[in-house]
Amino acid sequence: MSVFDELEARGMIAQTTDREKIKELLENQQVTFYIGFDPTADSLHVGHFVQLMVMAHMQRAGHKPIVLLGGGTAMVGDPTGKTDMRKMMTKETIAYHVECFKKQMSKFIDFSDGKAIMVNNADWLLNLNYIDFLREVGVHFSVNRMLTFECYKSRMENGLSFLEFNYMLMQSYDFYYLNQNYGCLMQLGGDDQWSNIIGGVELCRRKAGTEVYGMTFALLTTSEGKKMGKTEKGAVWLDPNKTTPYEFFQYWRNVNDADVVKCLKLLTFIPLDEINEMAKAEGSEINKVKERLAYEVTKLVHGKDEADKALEAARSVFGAGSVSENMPTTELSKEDFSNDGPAISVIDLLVKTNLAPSKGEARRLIQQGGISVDDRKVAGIDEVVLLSEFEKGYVIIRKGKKVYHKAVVK
RNA sequence: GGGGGAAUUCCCGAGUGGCCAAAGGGGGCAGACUGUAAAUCUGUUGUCGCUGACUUCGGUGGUUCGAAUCCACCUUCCCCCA
Repeated sequence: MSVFDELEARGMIAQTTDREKIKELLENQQVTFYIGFDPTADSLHVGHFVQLMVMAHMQRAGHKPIVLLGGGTAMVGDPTGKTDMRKMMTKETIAYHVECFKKQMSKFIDFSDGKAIMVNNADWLLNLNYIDFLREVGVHFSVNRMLTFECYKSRMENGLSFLEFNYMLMQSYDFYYLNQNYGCLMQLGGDDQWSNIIGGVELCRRKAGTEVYGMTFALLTTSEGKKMGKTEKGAVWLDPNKTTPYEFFQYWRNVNDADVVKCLKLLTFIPLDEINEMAKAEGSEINKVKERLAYEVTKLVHGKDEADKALEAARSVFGAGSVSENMPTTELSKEDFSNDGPAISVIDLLVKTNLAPSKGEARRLIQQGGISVDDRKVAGIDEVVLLSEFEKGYVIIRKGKKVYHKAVVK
């Protein structure tokens, strides 16, 4: 099975500029291709992960990836799919983000022996001369046409600055540059990047007369069409300091039934036959499949050790209900306990462990019956936990059904 | 450059002198039902020493017994004309 067939069978491919030609190229020669990542935050998130998986599939098949870090394009900001303009980032922030991205990338892509290269478009975009750029690149773009593009649709109502309008030209120029300097033949990206990719394909043809190709990939969306990888706290990050391996694991463990198979295909290397076999699961059997998904993705992102720990922690918490070494833990000191008892109120305990952001919230949780301490449901807001209860080493606080926290006294 | 409009709690968005910690929706959290899912229903969603007090409605000052609401100035944003 060729990479193209593999990607297609996994449902990863969304659009292609020339399906037959791309298929043929990928099957018969080593192709240099690129995917761009704009350093908009200090960590990659799961949205990027799908792109990295595509790269990894391609690299395994012998093709050569160029990871393009958008140190230059991030100065402008991609308006695609956004309803409002993003806050402009300082050059220092962008440079810092680029460094963060660089560190994370090497976990997923093999850069040894020139098997892949990493470039930063700041290197060629930042020193462009405005007039030269307009004359050489701008001349090939039709504003009339650009304005009809789907990617600007939402912005036609809320306003689109000239700064952002130029983003497409920047990205198109990237493709042209990489084609001229690195022999890059193909640009891949999320399906939202279609317009930007097309821009580059057309620029190469008009300016250099070379034929290059573009291919986009399915975005990670739920069966309802919502973007995945977002939680109330923000994105699901790949940086373990921003999203702990356990949280990361739990995110995948809890995806909707309807999305499990899609996630397995997009986010793991599990062979298709095996995935199709798992897809037959029904009812509560699906839980096993979800567990496998969570384990595999966590393993790819955080390594086997962390994945094992997360799996173990999840099983002990939701299965036997016993204590886990990997449960989030808060250390209390003796001073946190009042003299009578000595004891600490459950309300204070919740705030100390960050299970509740405020005492009001803590009261509410107790009143609604959402808090248990060592399997004992807390019935009233006046309840306390005695220091002596910590003598066995710890106290387990449970908030709702899924959140467990361990408290110990130093 | 000229004219008009807007800024409200996590988000959207009502509120135009006291009945406002501020409608409604979204989201979040908790409860019920479950499979650590979805859907549904219920409660809740500024802070605290919590049957009360305190701080909030872009900013600063003012009018008033009393201001999210009125006035002045400032800041930011949007729309129309050029």
